[in-house]
Amino acid sequence: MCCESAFLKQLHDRGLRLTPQREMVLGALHETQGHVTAEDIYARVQHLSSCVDISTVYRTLELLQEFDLVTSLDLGDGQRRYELVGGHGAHYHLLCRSCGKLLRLEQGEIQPLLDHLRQSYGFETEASHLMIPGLCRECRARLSN
Amino acid sequence: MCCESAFLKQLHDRGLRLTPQREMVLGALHETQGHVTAEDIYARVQHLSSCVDISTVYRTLELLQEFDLVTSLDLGDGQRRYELVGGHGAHYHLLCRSCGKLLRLEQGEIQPLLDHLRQSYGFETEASHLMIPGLCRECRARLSN
DNA sequence: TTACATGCAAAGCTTTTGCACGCAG
DNA sequence: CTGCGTGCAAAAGCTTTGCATGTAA
Repeated sequence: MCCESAFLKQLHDRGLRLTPQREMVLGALHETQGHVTAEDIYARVQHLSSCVDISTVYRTLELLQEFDLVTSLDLGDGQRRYELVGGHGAHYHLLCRSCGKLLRLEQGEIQPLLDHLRQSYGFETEASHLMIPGLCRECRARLSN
Repeated sequence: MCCESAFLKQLHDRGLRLTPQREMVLGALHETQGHVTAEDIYARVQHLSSCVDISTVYRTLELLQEFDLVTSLDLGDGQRRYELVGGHGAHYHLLCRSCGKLLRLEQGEIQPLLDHLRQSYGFETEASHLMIPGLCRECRARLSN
């Protein structure tokens, strides 16, 4: 697991410990490689060891975010999604507000805009939180009948 | 009020009525011209007539969204913000995740990206929901001390 | 022994829903 | 008379917090 060592290091730096629960939460995030809710993670972890509390999941997610190992993003449906930031390369998201599909946008496609924002406004975009909502091709076709 | 007539028309089309409460919610949105929470609107409306319920505010906001007179957007802090879509021109938002400041981006600045998304993915971006998170100039300066 | 970590339960927040009453057409 | 609109209260999510117990250094 590529980010476990980083987690361990940051934990030690702050005098905290790597517990099985924390390991499992990180593992669950690693397996899903997507945008999962706390509840999703909870379900997965429960699968492994049935007696882990959801508050522990939340506490671990908070910790991982402090360590910049995880980011969260809000799709606007009242549930936050969590995602590993690990070395998978910066990427961005297109969210279809009709079918909920999530498309991935690569760095290069959006770089010109990010450069513009930095130059004109001094604004540094946070890659992993950017979410572009709209309608995907299929839904556009379907809805324009 | 530029959008009241549109509201009225759509209400009538569906056999619904323009009540003082609905009028006040629309009015509050009009005054604030920004991104306000349901609670904000509730506070304003209460000011005018102290006995309006927050559930009515929510119900009216839902109605206004169905009519495409209002959009909501989620800043990720667990509170939805509402905004009139009225003819103020499409615009986009930069949100500083440190100080919470909201900058406005004009259509032209982002058009190239939107064109790219449409051409490459058939993806039609929804202007009023787009929110670009990051760090503003001031916070970057402050945090890099 | 000392501080961290956990499960459990309860509280907090925003938002939604059920219900009976009031009112307009 | 019929059905829309409201306030009130309660419920319903998701997330956070308090607390006593357990555990590792």
